Amino acid sequence: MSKRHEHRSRSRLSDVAERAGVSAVTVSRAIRHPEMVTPKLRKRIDKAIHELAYVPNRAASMLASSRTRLIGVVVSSLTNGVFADFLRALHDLFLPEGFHVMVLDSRYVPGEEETAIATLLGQHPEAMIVSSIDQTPRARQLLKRSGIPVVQTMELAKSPIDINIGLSHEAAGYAATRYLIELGHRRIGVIGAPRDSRLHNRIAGYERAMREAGLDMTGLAGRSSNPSSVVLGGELMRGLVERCADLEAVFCCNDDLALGALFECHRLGISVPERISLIGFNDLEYAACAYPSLTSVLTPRYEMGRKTAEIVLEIIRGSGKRPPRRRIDIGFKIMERESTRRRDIRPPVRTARNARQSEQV
Amino acid sequence: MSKRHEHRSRSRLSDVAERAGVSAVTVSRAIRHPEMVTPKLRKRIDKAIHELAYVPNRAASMLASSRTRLIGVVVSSLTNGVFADFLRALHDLFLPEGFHVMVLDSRYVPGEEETAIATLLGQHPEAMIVSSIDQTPRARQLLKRSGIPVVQTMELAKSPIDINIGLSHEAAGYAATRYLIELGHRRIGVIGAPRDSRLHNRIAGYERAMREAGLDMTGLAGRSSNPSSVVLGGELMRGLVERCADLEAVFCCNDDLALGALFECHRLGISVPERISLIGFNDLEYAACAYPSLTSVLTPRYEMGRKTAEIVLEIIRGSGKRPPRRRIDIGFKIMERESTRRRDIRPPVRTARNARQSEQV
DNA sequence: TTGAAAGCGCTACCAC
DNA sequence: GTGGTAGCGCTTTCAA
Repeated sequence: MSKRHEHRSRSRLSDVAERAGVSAVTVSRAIRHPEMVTPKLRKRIDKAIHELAYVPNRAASMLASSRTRLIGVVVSSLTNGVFADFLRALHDLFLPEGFHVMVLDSRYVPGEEETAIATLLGQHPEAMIVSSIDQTPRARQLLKRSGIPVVQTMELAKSPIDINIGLSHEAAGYAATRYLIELGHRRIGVIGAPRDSRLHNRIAGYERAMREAGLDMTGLAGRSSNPSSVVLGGELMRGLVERCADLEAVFCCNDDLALGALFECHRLGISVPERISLIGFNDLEYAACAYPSLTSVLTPRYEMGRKTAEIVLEIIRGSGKRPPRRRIDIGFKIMERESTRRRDIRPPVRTARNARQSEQV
Repeated sequence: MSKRHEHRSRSRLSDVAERAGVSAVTVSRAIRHPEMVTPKLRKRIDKAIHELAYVPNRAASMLASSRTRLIGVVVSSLTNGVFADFLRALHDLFLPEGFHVMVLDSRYVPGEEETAIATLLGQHPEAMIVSSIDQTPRARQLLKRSGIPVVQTMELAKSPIDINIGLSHEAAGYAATRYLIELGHRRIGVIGAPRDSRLHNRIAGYERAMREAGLDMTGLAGRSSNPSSVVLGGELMRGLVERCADLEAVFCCNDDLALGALFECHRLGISVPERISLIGFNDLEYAACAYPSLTSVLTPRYEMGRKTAEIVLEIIRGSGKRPPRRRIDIGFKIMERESTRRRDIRPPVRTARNARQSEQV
């Protein structure tokens, strides 16, 4: 026995081998390639493994095979439901293939993302997945030098580091706003907590749609540098309503904000959608069953995670060959529900200003 | 050079040693215990490390030292906000100490939890944290045999595997129900999706409170084997209202269900709390700003994660010594808000049955 | 189909 | 303070 670990409790491959009356290599094979071992032996080995509660030592197999079977993942937030779906997809796809997913979060801070990337890279993952596109220069360099597949997800990048799977948040923000405009709304506000480029881009999309439609935006933006939350949605909504008496619709940059805004409207006695239309973003679970149900922009997060994992697995299995398309737009979809309504259906409570603006179209 | 890795690109400890003109052991020490090496040598070694872009091979050091600096964590769900707070605390406490947190989820399935535990143990974590107490016998065995600190969290166990930090969900369910009873309610329903012992225990607490108060429970339980969700909360609430015309209050076994129930009440035109009082569980972020704001049972999840990490770090640093108390009750707290109200304040719309029951007290 | 031997890159132990 | 040596537990190679 070893000099160092006199009281080792954990059983090794050789312990299993001894108990099953075979050699260690055979046990190793029985675990990794069961089809290469006689059913009879396999059975004996399985029994021994079970009896000894044997768990392979990954450190040893990593060292021997120089395969870590680790996937590094950095998300912006662990608390946000958006990333939960994405992570679930990654787990669903990677675990059955024998890969481990190591997740770190950046809390929406680029510096923390850089640290997380460096930390993860130190574990020598076989691929890195980051849920953003705006890495620091050093983080980009680290990822590029690593030589492993790198996937930037959630949004579309102009110059991807390697692979990029996401959607255009600018286009989605634009579409959400266009949707409100086509419903006949003119006084359209936006509330958001722009902590990352995704939020910035959604707001940029809103602004483009408003500009193109020749609509005035002054006083219609409710922003905060605090993290998005339901509470914040309520606060920003209240601010907007107070500043802008003739508000007709609001693009909420995510569903948490939308939920808060909806509650605040209830509280203030503002009926949705009769007086104000509300559209959210991400289409989280509660959007569909809120009262009124929340119109929202569906972002296919599980799908994005699935696609990401599929591409990574393909590259790893294909010994590094990259797929033809390095940039994949996964799209989005507006889910129309009760919280938005055509303006002409609602009771005509028009201010002079509303009337004037309506004539612009 | 090795026969197997002819094209090795990563430099090793011995490469650095050669370049710095020292032995490999000295390089190893210079990295781990810089104070044990002469400044002069240290400088030369640092230079060599930098020039070779040397990154230690964790697999090798794990194997050699049997120190992985890994913490294995199994939560019931990655999507549930409850575990997000808990995980955040773990990351907050462990990362600065140089530990990595590996998280897997069980989706509330004991079999998947067992798999997750086995998988995690294969990484040789220095501690395991599981967010439940009802492990399968095999999982318990694996954990016990592992010889590392094991913390079962979220709920209190009768016979903990090792350390246990949590709260009594039975007591919390009892307290929530007592709270409603003391508010003067008699026809109190419960909705829940009992997928784990926590939910079972909350319902058991409800039942004990009802029994003790001599209240009838027939037709007042809305259960489902589907996973908890906002949608499900709405469905169960509707079922309850349809079955029980004189419903006065509902204990929702978690806030997602409570949110769904609240929306459903809005939808059905049932005013909360005027006609029905609603109490949730967990006190998630949105509870405080819902309309009406949701009374809920606060479970200190971040605190629980913090305490867990502190104890684990203490044990690891103290070379395995366990703290005096192996079972820590972290408690809970009822957050009184607008969704619950005294029965005698509401307009007297009493059925014969209500009147009769009121006299029981 | 199975097994023996030789490392993977690092650290613990002990000598100097 | 520094270095030699012997593994850590597994997989790869090659022979049987």
